[in-house]
Order: sequence, then C-alpha cells, then structure tokens
Amino acid sequence: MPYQDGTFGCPVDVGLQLINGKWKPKIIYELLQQTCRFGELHRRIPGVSRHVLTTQLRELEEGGIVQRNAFLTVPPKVEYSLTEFGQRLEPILEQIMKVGEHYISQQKQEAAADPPS
Amino acid sequence: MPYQDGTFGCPVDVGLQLINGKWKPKIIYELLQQTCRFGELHRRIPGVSRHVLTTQLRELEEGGIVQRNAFLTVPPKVEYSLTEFGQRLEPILEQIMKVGEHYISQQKQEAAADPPS
DNA sequence: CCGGATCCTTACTGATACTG
DNA sequence: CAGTATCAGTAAGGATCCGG
Repeated sequence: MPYQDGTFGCPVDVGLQLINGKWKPKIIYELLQQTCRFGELHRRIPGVSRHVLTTQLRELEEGGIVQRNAFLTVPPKVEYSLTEFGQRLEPILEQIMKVGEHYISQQKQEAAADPPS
Repeated sequence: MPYQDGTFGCPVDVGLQLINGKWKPKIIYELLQQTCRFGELHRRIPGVSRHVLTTQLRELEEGGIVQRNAFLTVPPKVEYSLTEFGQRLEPILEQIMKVGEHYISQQKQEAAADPPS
C-alpha cells in the first residue's frame, strides 16, 4: 500500500483502497456479525460468485482485515473472521447503515406525500 | 432503490448501493471539502477518466447526493456540490479516514521494527 | 466443501478529436 | 470549459469446469 519510497498517500485514499471492491464492504459487514464458513458467507451475500468471493477474501486477507482459518479435515472446513484491525472497520459500516436508514425513511415520506394512483 | 413492492432491503445494502462505485466515495470526499467545477474535480481525483467521472456524477445525482449547477455562460461553467442528504455521508468518509490513518501508523511501526537492510 | 484454472464479458483508462 | 464520441488496451468481475 505504501509507495516505493515508503511514504503513504492521503489517509482517505488508503482507507478506500482497503475496502475498494464490489463486495468487500458487504463481506466485512457479514463477518462483523459472525465468523463464517465459506459456503455460509456465499449464501449470505446473494449475487457474488464463489470465484470472486474467494479473490475478494484473499485481498482482504492481504490488507490484514480478514483472517482465514482452514481445518485440514474431510470434508474441508474454512472459517473466515475479522482480525483485530478488521474489527476497527465497524464504524464505517455503522455509518453506512445509518445513511441507508435515513434514505429509506426519506423515501417513505415522499411516498406518503405523493400517494400511488 | 426500493423493490417493486415498495419495500426496502437491509439498510446496509441500501447505503452501500448509494456509494457503490469505484470513484464515488472519493468524489463525495472532495465535494465535502468544497464545491468543485468539473475540471477541478477531475484534477483532484487522479486516475479517473472524464467519461467515468461524468457517469459517476450522474449516478450520484440520481441518488440525491450530488447537485449539479450549470451556468449558461461562455465558456460554460458547471459546479458540483453535495445536497443536504449528501452532506450526511460525511461520517462515512470520516471513519474511512480514521481507518486509513490507523493503517498507516501500523505500517510505520512494522517498518521500524523490521528496518530495511 | 473449498477453491484453483480457464475462458468470457464488462468496466475502466488513455489518447485524441469534436461540439456548444 | 464541460462534456460526448471513438478506439485500443488493461483490469475487474462472472460462468463453468475440475480437483483435493
């Protein structure tokens, strides 16, 4: 994430890099709720393919956000959880949720003011 | 953003929809600092093409986050700013920045503990 | 069950040229 | 100045098949 000279860019850019990815915030959100196995995570995030889910998890792992715990059993079992650093991302998701809530209540008001024909 | 039946999904999903886009959070961040003309915004966000910047701005406009103000002058002048709702996204960016800061300080510590040869 | 390998389709960039 | 149009090249995501 640092430049070649070892310096860093604007903190916002660094933070954005970490969660930059179509499904990453959603993944983080689900892992904040609970540690998840791969298949469970896949079910909880409708629309994502297994392949992409894998690659995004790998990238989150590289960023030190997600921890991968593989049990060498048959059948295999892999648990994903957040690192200590990953748990620090909770406020981001919390704020996103608040905005979502506000957007919803806003839309409901407009719907009430302009009732369907 | 609502389903056909008028209901909404999980607030986090709704919030993510609004800022889902490679450059949208960065655009919002820049507009939080100041109202910007198109060219200025383009300069402040290195890496984005004019075409994509335009489309992302249009989408943010549809989401009620960004306001477009065109002056019918010669030469033309277009100012982009955040709506009242858009300004409510500030806490999201604030938290992203905090995470970025923490990540940077973390990396610096590791660099100090493991000095370059 | 987890996920790598492959192929394919979009999305995005960069450059350039053109319009109001 | 603020876009739109086009083209070529790259990157990101999706679909499918295969293997431990």
